[in-house]
Amino acid sequence: MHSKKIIMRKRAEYKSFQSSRFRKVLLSWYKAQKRDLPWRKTKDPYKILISEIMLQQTQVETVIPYYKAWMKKFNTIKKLATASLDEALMLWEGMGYYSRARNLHLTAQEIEKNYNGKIPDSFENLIHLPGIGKYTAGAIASIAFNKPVPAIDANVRRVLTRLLCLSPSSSKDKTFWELALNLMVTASPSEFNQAMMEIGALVCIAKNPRCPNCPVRSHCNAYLKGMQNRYPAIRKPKKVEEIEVVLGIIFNDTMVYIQKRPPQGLFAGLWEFPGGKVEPGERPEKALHRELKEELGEKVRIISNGKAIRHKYTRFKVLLYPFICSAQKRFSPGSRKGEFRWILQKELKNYPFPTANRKIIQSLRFP
DNA sequence: AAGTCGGGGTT
DNA sequence: AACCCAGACTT
Repeated sequence: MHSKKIIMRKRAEYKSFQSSRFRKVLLSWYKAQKRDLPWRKTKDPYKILISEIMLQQTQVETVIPYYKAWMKKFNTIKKLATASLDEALMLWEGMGYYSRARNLHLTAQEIEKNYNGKIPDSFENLIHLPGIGKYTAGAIASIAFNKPVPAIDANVRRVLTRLLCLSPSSSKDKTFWELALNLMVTASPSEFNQAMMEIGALVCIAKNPRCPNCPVRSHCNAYLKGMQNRYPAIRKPKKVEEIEVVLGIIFNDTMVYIQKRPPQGLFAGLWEFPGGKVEPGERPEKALHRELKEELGEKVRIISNGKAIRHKYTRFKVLLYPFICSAQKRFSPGSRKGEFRWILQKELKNYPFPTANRKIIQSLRFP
């Protein structure tokens, strides 16, 4: 087996790497230095599950307030399973990757139905639930149930890559999995997996790792070669395109029009104001009329334009032009598939919006 | 294997 | 401005 060969070769190549000593030092460091995080005060599998979904591609400091607010409202899986998706999305607003909330809601309902409300304790059962992949299944099984399964996240990959000077060609999922499993052996899986992530988050960080403060630096081949900054290899740069977008906040008397986005794709399940991209060379006002005609089949009158908002995403930047508009009647856009509503201005706070829309809601002076 | 899916923090 | 983050899912 290829990855086994790597493990063997690495062990033979680097006599300094003694896994039992490494494990002991790592775990004692973790015990002394670990952060006091809300989800570390409990062994409730439901709370571990929520934290792990929130922590997908999201930093600890960002998650903490969302986690606390979530547990105030949904402190049991039954409460989540019987709530509406909109209620869950409200608590998720601003955290991004909104499909996580949808999948989490589905997972709660599935656990209620098929597992009598008990979170499954095995990797094999967990990984079949929506929104739970290899990392999260391993994290829940190990952290909540102390099952000997690795939890390979970006931290663990980086730590292992530096420890063993893994080349990009040997940086495969299977390699990391077997290396971690081998290193774990006698340790508590819960403690070991969290320790590996913690040292990646606090010491073996992506840029300028804090090697002088690292308790396992004498085991680290990248450090011993002075090459810690060359691991992991640099990724391909992604280009960021810039687009201009218009949107209409359409009033009829005191009521404002909002619509729901599809259950999949960008901002899945969130509410929004209608609008769309400005074409090259097009005036924003013209773009708004064109988009509303295409999307709603309606003509509106522009009352005023709000302050333009700049917003950055991972793959693109947007310049958002909001327009306050008025409609002759409370139209029902027959051409649209999704849900829509006419609501009072003060009700806007009860619907989950993308962050850029929320910024506009807060910055506008309504008529 | 490569794209899609957010937003905030760091450097 | 570029990079990063307790990844999952689709194509």
